[in-house]
Amino acid sequence: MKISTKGRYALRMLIDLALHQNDGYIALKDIAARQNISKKYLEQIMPILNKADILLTNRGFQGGYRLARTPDSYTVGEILRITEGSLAPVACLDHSPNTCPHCKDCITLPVWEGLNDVITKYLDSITIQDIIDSQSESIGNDYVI
Amino acid sequence: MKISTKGRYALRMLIDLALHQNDGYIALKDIAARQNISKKYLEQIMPILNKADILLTNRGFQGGYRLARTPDSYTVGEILRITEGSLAPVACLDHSPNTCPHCKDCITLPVWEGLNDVITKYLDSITIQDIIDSQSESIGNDYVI
DNA sequence: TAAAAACTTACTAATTACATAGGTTTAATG
DNA sequence: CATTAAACCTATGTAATTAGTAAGTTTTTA
Repeated sequence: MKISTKGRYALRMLIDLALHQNDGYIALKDIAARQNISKKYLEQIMPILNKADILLTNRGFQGGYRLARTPDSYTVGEILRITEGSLAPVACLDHSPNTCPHCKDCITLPVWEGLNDVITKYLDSITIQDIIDSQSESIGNDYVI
Repeated sequence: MKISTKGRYALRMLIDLALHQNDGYIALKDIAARQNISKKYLEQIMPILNKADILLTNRGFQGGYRLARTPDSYTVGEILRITEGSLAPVACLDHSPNTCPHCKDCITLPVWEGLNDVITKYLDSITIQDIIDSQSESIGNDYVI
């Protein structure tokens, strides 16, 4: 029941882009340095987000990425679903409708459906902007303006 | 973000024991046959539950397992934590207090703490008895008495 | 003492996680 | 127009995890 580095790093990259919205296109090199993550690894993750059409990108010299929308329109749930593929706690809930031949008689299915619901509802209720706002409440951090 | 077969099978075994509470000690052979799971695999999972002192067991001829408590005192959360080890969505929440050197400055930590909370609250609110009760509401299943 | 059960340990095959490495394409700039 | 620096793409590698299988040991009852 763990979120992988792919999803966690994706979230951190988008937060980083949100915090540097006014700096034009941001190169992965800079994000990697600030977040202390291998640039080569981020090069693999960022295209997943980019192919989902949630970013603007420029290639070539002085290229980089920026958010296509405002930070309050990206939910954590959306970002994690793009990178993790599915947040469902059991495989038979990965796709809807449920195609498991036993789903009609499965005694535990309602438990997993309920769990899927609370996870989805929670993660879809938090935006990138929420995360940034909650951070600025605390004192003495690197991101405070 | 998946529950493994270990946790799912553990839950099904305990439900099976609850449904056969009045039949004395239940052999793994019977549970395996009813649940259509390899007995050899269940032999690996059941001792995990047994070592957590939530079962009664008899070895030898005519041996088997039964619940040590009433079905309404086992929560899904308890069972999954025993078998899965931890339900936390990120490793730094596996143990409390958080020992990550960056946890004070981690901008995403509150997101994972909140997710951990909703998962824990939900799974700890459902008991084996709840699952059995919800099942008996439906019609035409194998478990109806 | 034979049978049947739990218990233990070792092994294995497949998949996933977490990267690293190297090369290609694209575009701005001197 | 060549250089540079960026995104982009694909292959490789290693370690851990998952989901079992297998073989044997111990325990208890009939």
